Amino acid sequence: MVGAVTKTATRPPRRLPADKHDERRRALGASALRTLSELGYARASLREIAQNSEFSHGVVHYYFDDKLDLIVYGVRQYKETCVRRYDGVVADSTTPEELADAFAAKLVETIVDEAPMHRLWYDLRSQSMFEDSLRDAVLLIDKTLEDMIWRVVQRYADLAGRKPNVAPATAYALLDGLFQQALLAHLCGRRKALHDLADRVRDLMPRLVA
Amino acid sequence: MVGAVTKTATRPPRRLPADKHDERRRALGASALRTLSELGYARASLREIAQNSEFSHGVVHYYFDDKLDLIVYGVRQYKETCVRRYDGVVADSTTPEELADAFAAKLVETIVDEAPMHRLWYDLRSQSMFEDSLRDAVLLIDKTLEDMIWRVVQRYADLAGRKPNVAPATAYALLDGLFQQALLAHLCGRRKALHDLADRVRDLMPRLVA
DNA sequence: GACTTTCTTTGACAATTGTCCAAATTTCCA
DNA sequence: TGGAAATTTGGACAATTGTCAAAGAAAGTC
Repeated sequence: MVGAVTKTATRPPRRLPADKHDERRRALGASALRTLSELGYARASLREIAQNSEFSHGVVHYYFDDKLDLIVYGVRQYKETCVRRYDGVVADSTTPEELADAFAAKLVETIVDEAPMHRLWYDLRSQSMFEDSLRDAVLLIDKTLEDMIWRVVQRYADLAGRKPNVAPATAYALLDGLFQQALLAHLCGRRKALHDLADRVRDLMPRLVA
Repeated sequence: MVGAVTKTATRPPRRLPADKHDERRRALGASALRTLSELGYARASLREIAQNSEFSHGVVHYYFDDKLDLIVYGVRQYKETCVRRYDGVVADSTTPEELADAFAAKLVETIVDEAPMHRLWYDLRSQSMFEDSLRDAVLLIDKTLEDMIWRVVQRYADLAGRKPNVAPATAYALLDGLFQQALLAHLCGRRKALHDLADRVRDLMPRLVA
């Protein structure tokens, strides 16, 4: 009786088989991202990834073709976490200065909170220069990030009553350069890194509109 | 007699033992760079590196402590090849427009000629976010590149009769962002990538001076 | 020319890797 | 409940890795 009650109480809600399959893939993808962000692409092994999950190392090849398939899946999953990161900032700001401030603050915040994930992104983007199989996924995410940045720049221009002065790809490249530099400096323990990033972003924004 | 003559004729000039030792290290360092730029950090093995040299794989541990020691040595060697890349451009230009044009052209040229080396640099810089042992060498090179860029920006400002508008680190980050984006696009076979880079650099330069 | 030192090769080593598979286990459905 | 399907395990595999050491070759020294 007690057993029956417990069993009923802890039974998860019904799921279709396909859902469960996807759930496993997502869990493994998340574990891959966690492991990769700690060790980097060069030193993350399937066994280590599996150990960071609730499964054994053999299960990976039941849900994925091979290691790269898993990593690419994880990379695509990563995209979801960043796409809408600045939408709140865009929606809530009412002046260009306020937007620039909030945007800069948000960039700083995500470096503090998710530095390992960001360094993984730069690692993977570099890997894609060597490994063809990573390119599609990387280029897709790169485009997504570009769009994300462009929404901020467009909104900034709107609030300033002006027009953007550069192509979307240019705006993304410039801000990405600042971000990447700040991330490296932050990981190297430079105190001023985040403060400088905020300054530089606030300084750059007006130059992106006519 | 003939033998003696030949022997004399082909004998290389006298070298101190230390010179030879350094020469070997340089040769292995160059081979490491060649291999790394082809395969990337994740897949370049000591045996592969040795195979790209005139030595066998065991010799590496005679001249270097371990793999990382060799790689770091190679990375420092890499610096020499890029430090003075734009000095000619700086020296020869007589107007800001001419400097911007020549600088942009030189950036495009080095992507065409040395794309593998540049992707290696970004790979290693990413690795340094995971691997402490790489940081010193990477940060040193990063500073060197920043100085190199700054000389261009300063000269541009001089020719324009103005003052730079941004910190050296900012100028470097912005241009590096553009360069990295162009490199990736170029390696992905996008035809317009290099042309766009030149445009964007020419467009950016005036914004860096007051 | 013999000896010492320096350099190089070759092979062995333990560890780690991605991949695969057979058996054990769980889940599902009739 | 019983059997079929799906899932999970743990180990075996061949290949590759960084490292090291013993033996051999070359260079230098007296």
